[in-house]
Amino acid sequence: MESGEKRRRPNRPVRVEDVARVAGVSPITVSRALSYPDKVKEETRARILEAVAQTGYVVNRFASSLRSGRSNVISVFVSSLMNPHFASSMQGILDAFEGSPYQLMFAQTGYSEQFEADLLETVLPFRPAGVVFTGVIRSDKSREALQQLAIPVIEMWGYRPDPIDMLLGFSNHEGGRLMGEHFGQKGFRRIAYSGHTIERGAERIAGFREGLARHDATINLIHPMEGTRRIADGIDAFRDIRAQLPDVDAIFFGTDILATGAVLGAEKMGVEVPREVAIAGFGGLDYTPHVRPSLTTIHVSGYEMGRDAGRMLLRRLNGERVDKPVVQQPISLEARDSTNR
Amino acid sequence: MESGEKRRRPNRPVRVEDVARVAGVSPITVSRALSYPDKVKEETRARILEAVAQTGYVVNRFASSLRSGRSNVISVFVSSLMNPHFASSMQGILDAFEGSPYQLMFAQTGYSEQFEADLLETVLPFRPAGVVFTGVIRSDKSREALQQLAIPVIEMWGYRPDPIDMLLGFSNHEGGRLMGEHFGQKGFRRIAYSGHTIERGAERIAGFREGLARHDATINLIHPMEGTRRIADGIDAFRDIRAQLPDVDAIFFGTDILATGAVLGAEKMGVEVPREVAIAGFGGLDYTPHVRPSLTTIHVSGYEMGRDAGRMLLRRLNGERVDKPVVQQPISLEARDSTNR
DNA sequence: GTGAAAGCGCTAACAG
DNA sequence: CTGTTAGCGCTTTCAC
Repeated sequence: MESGEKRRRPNRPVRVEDVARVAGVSPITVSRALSYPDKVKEETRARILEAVAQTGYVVNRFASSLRSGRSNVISVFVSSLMNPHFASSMQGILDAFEGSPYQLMFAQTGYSEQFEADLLETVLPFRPAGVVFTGVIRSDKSREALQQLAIPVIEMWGYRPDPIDMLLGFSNHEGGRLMGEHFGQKGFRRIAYSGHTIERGAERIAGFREGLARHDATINLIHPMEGTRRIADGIDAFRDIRAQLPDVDAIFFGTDILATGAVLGAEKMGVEVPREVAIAGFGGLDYTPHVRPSLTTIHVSGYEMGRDAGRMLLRRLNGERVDKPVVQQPISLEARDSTNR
Repeated sequence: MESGEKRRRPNRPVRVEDVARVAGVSPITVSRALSYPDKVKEETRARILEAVAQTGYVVNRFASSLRSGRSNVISVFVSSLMNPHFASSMQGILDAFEGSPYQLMFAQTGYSEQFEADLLETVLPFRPAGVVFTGVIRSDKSREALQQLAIPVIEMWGYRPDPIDMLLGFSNHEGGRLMGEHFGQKGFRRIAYSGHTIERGAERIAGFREGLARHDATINLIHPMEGTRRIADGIDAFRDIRAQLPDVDAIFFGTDILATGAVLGAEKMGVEVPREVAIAGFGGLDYTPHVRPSLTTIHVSGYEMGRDAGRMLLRRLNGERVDKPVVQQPISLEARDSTNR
């Protein structure tokens, strides 16, 4: 850490007062020049900005937020940053907030309800101006805590009849149902589901079962995969499912990631898709049309969901009204080669 | 937002003072009970914790950090959260900090130097206790600003002879060289590179060229791809390269994502990999062994890099010495089917 | 358009 | 082990 720089004062950071002295004004004028440029004479402001540059002043957000009672932190919770489904939503949020004065603080909840609650405790001290949740918030205690705060909260990627505040989600049940109908129409009879089985997964399964039932079909095997999901896990899942249900003729995966792995696994095992086993995913990841065979999936507009959630939140932060605080995003079945028999 | 809760005071948040009154102690004792549990008698602490629960007290981090001069914010900069190469590093950082009192604040720099500098300005007001950078920091102004702060800074995924503080990276030049040697040994003669061409990309290209030169080969086409990278972009890239260099017999992509797309694109166009064109990627994404044909790549331990960077930073935050503040991560060539001719 | 005084909520420093 | 006092750096409020 040796540098030839003229190190300022090792101990005392530059404060408004220092800038004020250099610019020959009072501290409050410096503050105004930086926060409300219009309220300060052009010339004064120029002098102040020069003093800021000269002194290397950086506002202390702790002091400014403490005094003003305003925070520019938006807290974003996501179960996993590595999950590409969510990653595109995160991108959407980032894009929505670009150019705004807000600072996004990401926190990863890791699919655990307890951890989610703990995390909230480490984030709330920052008095976030708003909160984004990827997936509905499960812990009742957390829901209450957020409600008490009376700040804009938006839940995404899930659905609840009683959102904390705003909600931008889609129906996992409907997604499952669409796939169930599709499998039923195709005449598949030995059917497996693989993926999450709780929360969103449970809804998906219920819908899937409902869709299948209309064609007198049912789920013959539920293969739970709660943990991490990587392509390689899909390969294993495919092997396991074939072992447990040798005559399986169609598998619905809770995520495209597993489904992609399964397609690769099938090829490895010399099993033809879709002739011997049909495979479908969920989420509509960008590469699904390019997998060979192209992957049937339920398309969810993750990016748009994040972007729109960000916009809704921004509107509320700007004091505008949000007409429809609860939005159900449309989803659709993308029937492709992997189930085309 | 109507709830049957007994809403406390709509305007005045709960403060230490309120907790203190309920617990029958002074404010400072409350503060200590929460920050330094050992310094308060067991019994008193229990009473305080009960009062905290009863009142719903949440510490105001702005006030506490302002007074104590300590921040628990770690600022993490990453060019793109959607990039799976970096995502696993982010995961590593998250895991390293799990259970620590620090709060990670992610900021996305979007590959732009200017944006990177602007972002630093919005983050520095939070007086982060430490900074993690994915990729070396380019702007000299930013480097100086961070150096002035004298807080632990760690740069990852890149290399510079003059790191700001700590650096955990690998040599892109070496990665390129390894691939150049491999291509040369395989006897490829009409060679293309596709991917980033600046910064890390430039180093990779230089190394690649050097490796090839040892076998009297050279790069016949550089196909720049600076922007977003998705599998579909790799498909396009492959088509473009074939159009520009019809007799190309080997392509080195700056990321596995593009290489994977290229493999799929080749299959679509009826071009055999590796017989007609060999394809290699960079990064060692988890699914590369499973692509058909399996993808030759330069393996980089992204997760470990993030995790180790997090640990180094934590050690410094705890006041411990870090013996080797500049670490070069080993990388290796994973020769697989996509170049096996 | 600018300034003086006050205080946001917390915890360091010093006492006891 | 607990309390008193003061002040972190900023911006609100009120004044001119």
